[in-house]
Amino acid sequence: MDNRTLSLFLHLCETLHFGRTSQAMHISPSALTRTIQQLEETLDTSLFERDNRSVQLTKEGVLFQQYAQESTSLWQNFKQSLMEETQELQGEISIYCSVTASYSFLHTILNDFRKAHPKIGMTLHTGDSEDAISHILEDNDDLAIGARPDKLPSKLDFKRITISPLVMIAPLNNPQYKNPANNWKGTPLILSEKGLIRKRIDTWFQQKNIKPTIYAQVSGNEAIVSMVSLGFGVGVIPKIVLDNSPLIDRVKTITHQPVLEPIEVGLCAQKKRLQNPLIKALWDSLSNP
Amino acid sequence: MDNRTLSLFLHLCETLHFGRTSQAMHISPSALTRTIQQLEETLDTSLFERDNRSVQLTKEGVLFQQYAQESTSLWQNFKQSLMEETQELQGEISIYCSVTASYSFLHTILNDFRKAHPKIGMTLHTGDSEDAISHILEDNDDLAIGARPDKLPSKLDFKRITISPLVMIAPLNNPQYKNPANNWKGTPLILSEKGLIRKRIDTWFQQKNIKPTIYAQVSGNEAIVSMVSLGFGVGVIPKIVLDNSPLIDRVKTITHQPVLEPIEVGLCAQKKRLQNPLIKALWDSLSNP
DNA sequence: CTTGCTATTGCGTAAAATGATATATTAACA
DNA sequence: TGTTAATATATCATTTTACGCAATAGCAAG
Repeated sequence: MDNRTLSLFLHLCETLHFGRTSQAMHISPSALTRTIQQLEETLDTSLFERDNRSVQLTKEGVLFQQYAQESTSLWQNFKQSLMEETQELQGEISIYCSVTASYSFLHTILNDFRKAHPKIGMTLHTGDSEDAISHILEDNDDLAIGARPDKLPSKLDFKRITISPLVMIAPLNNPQYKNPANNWKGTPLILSEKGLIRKRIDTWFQQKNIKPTIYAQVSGNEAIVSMVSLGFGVGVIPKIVLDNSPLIDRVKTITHQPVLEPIEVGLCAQKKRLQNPLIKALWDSLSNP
Repeated sequence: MDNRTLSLFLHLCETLHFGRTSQAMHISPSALTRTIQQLEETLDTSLFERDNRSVQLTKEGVLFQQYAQESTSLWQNFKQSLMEETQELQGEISIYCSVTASYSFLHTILNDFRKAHPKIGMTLHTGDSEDAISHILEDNDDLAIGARPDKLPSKLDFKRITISPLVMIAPLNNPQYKNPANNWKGTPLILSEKGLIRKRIDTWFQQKNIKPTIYAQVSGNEAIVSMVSLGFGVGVIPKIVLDNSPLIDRVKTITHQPVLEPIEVGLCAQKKRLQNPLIKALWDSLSNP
């Protein structure tokens, strides 16, 4: 029985949903279906009772689940003891972060780490920074770089890398956006459709009792920079994003901005994953700020 | 980690010899080499220290051996409990026997067994009946059909299927072989090159203080029938072989033959393998004679 | 220097896995 | 009662992988 099949099976036991498992495990639904079918064929028994709306473990499925768990844990233990034997960490760490983070922090973080542990491979998934926390909660990756939410879920651990102020940016050549505080109604805003920064802005406007004009809701801070540079309106992003943007010369920072609390950017992981020595090594390689 | 790789590895741990393992596991040496290479590559460590004359387990190899043993035993246990769950035996039994045995006993033995346990698959290896015992001792197959040796190795268990007298056969149209007892010197003998029957005949001639003329030493009782039918000489075989031979009408049985003890034909297995429920089921399906 | 023994490699073919797409089935809903 | 959305599976073309045969390479012993 091979480990990939086992982990697919185990994941499917959790989700009871072919689509979600195939997505999470980065294979196509058809491949997953066939892997399971083939598994059932070799065992000559059915593991899941499924119609087109639901998936349920059978008795035999439960039995196999136990086996699969024990077997993978045996494998983990072996790998661990092999590492102890060879005195060198090896394996695979998966990281989720935004494009900006991959340009800015990630490089500096991983550079040293890679030298210290050359046999550890990295898988990098980029996406909207605001999805980092949920990505980790859903077990999609080992680690993520993102903003610390106001209320950190108890399953997660967070380690600050830096603090970045929020800045408001406007197109270079539109004097009308020079001081939007005078004229919020006439100032189209470009905001994240969700996430910590959006919440902070919403709260600020509420407190001021202002109903701003929202021109566009986008996903990804990089997209905000892009739209602002094209002249669509003003937006709020972490300063770190601006500093790493190739468009930094195409927008200007507005000084009379709403005063928003800076965000804490850092590494985030499920506590249970920190028991993995590889992940712990990377975690510990970040000196406390 | 998949089970086939593990069992190849474990077997190689025992033999420390690529050639023998590949033969025993029915794959080509090159496939075995590459399986091990690939295993070492995934583990990113070397498991065997090998030059062109010797193969030795490394430290890491020993560690992996432990893992492999535990993992396969976990798998065995799972399959066992799955069988208990479904109340139906399933798996694979491998049997070694001569061509004759496959024609005569095997069919009747397996016919009922197959009906009782349709999910048990069979692998059949045919070869010289005299090799049956050593085949079992060398762990090449689960069960074998063969003659009970005078001294049964203590690791083995034996269950008689039938007793077959030994008969001497001669070509049909050669009157000179009618009563070889008158003229052993002038009677070319065709004998097995080894094995129980050969030993009995040798002993008989020794006791009579006769030095017979041995025309040919062959392997396999079927080959003896073949050569005798072609007129090369006379031979001694179990009656059961003659009865199942397509050449039965091309040879005749000599009545004034040396009086040799009949042989016991039966099923043979390593005692330890009888703990396997599949094999035990087949074993038990044979009523005691 | 040759021979025998072994593990390995090159290479052509066969088998298997995969992903994109189409299909089938069914629950939910209008 | 259609219609839509959700979801597992089947089909097919393509890529990847595994395998066996034959050749090779390394080494010890005669």
